[in-house]
Amino acid sequence: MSVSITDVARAAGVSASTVSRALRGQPGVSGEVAAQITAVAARLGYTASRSASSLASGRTFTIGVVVPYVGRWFFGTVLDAAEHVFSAAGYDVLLYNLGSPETRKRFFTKMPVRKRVDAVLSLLIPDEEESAALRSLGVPLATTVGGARPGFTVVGIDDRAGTESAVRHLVNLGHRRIGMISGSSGPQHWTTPIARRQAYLEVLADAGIEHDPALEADGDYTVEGGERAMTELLAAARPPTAVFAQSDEMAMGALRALRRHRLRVPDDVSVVGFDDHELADVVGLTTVAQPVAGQGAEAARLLLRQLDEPDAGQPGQVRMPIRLVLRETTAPPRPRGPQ
Amino acid sequence: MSVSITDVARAAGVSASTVSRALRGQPGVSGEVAAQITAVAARLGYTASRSASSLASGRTFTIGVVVPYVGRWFFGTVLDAAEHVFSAAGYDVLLYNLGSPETRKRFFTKMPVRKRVDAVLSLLIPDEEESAALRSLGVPLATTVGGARPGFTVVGIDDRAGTESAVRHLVNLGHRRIGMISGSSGPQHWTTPIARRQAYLEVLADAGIEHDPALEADGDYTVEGGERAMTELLAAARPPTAVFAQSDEMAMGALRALRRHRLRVPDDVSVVGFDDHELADVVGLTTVAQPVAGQGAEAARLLLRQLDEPDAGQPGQVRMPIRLVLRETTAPPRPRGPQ
DNA sequence: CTGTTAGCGCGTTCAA
DNA sequence: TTGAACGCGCTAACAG
Repeated sequence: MSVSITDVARAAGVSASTVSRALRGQPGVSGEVAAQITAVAARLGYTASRSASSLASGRTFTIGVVVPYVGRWFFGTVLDAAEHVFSAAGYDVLLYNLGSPETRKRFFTKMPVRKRVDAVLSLLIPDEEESAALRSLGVPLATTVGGARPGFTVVGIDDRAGTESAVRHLVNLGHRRIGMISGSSGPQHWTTPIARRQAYLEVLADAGIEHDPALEADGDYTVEGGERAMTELLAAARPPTAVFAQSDEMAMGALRALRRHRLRVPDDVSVVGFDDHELADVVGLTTVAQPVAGQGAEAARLLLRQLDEPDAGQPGQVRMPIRLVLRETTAPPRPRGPQ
Repeated sequence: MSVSITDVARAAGVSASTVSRALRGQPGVSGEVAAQITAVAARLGYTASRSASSLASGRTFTIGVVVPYVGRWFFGTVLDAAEHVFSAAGYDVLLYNLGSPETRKRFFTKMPVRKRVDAVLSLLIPDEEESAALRSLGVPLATTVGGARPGFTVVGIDDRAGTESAVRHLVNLGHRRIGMISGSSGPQHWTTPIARRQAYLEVLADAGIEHDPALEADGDYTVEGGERAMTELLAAARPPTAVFAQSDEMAMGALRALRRHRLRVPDDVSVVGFDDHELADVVGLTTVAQPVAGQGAEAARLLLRQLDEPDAGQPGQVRMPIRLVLRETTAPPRPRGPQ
């Protein structure tokens, strides 16, 4: 088998407990002995068994990260940043990718993270039952999506403000028929699409524009969905001259649909996205930028802090800044003849 | 504390070993007793401690996945698919995101996966020393990038064939000045860019086209790098009429550079990418499609098989199919006057 | 088919 | 400053 703590102890001529203390930098070991032990451990290629040490200490030095789709840019980027923070602090990351309802259900019923992690970062919005399941783990919890949730540290953005800046921009350009491609809120329990829709309606009302339900379509947060949604909107009796998409991926799908319909952007239709996807710049997409990696890193840091100071009181809530990035997909509506 | 196996045993009126056997579906427990135990365990919300069970059994039911950048589409997609296969089989995934040289070095010196995983899937190409470190873990190993490597199961594509189909396509359209934007092979030990370059040179030679070093530039596998590289190529004395980019992300960067130079695609310059990125279709990019998720899933399956049949002999090697996808970024070169 | 016994490899007392 | 003894929660080998 592989080298254990007693092997190191024997080779160094000390007891296992001394090795344990020395390697973890605990006080109570003379510098000389500690150095000697460190050297021997390195020579033997010794690593403490996480299973054994967590069984003995109760700590796992592992963080569970729950993600709906690792493959999607937004989540991949959040995860990337969070992982860096965790690993720099000596924590490992256990990844749970819960795209389908089945995997999600399996996760929340079997709870494979139980007794396996010191904290959980959730990039999906748990419903009430799922939240309760997570809280029952008895470890610090955080999320980077959605609104406040009891027991969770939340790092997010101001969805209303972001949406307002986008839709106002279109209004200010002179648009009156402004469509919206929303992300579905269905099985994922997003509050995000709801908040953004509300803000959209408010800006329209503020501008004295009557809301037309025919100008709303569901894009399912995907490129294909965005394309479908845009196609729907174009089929309306009076199609929009501008569209706000609740994510850049849907906006890109919309761009594709517009191209297929031989409509020019922004001459015929303006498009605004949300996120500032890494490829938004490539397609020249005007969008609401949010610090995606920043949110992952911040959530990770807050989680680590809770781990360090267990009695720090209630989990906090952080709002990161957003900002409208003007590119080439928005312009004033084309002047038309009367009516 | 939380509920342990002895709590369940007591509540069910049996011994701990019987509980252990029953819950793992082992033979040697009467159906009646097993059902009773399962019910009690569910009622108490019992989950076996992975630390304790792996300490006792030697198995961790965890797979280590090593990735250079989770945030990048290619790796995120591979990881997504692999994770689904692993979790469906009851394995957890430990994620190691080794983007920077420091994190990479830390990983390979401290080897935090030691004694923590039953197998490792590496999405980065380890150099010889790193390979040896991984082999020293004594667990099945697989990778989805690069060429054959002793001790590793390799799932990949035929880079030469893919590149050939792309460059031949440009040649057949009538292009003679064909540039290439390559991925750097520097610190990541890629063999991929080398294989693709070789194929590029061969197709040119086959077509009787003299190779011009001024038509090659390094795009670092990123959008920004691709943009820089394209800008370089455009500055050549005789710029290319077509460009093959070794990844879609670099191709998209090239498209951006071309747009900034007010050159039209494909009228002025043709562009071919590699990967079939999810957004390649949005920008109409002609590219070499490879089954990205497919490779992740296949590698995961092969790894699980090795876990089931430890004496299955040498690790295998799988080549997945590639295919050229024609879209809107390629066309014959614009006819020019003499010279 | 079931219970008893003995570790798995550590961290953590307590005494020395 | 160090070592011996014990237990973390579970699985495996052996009895019955």
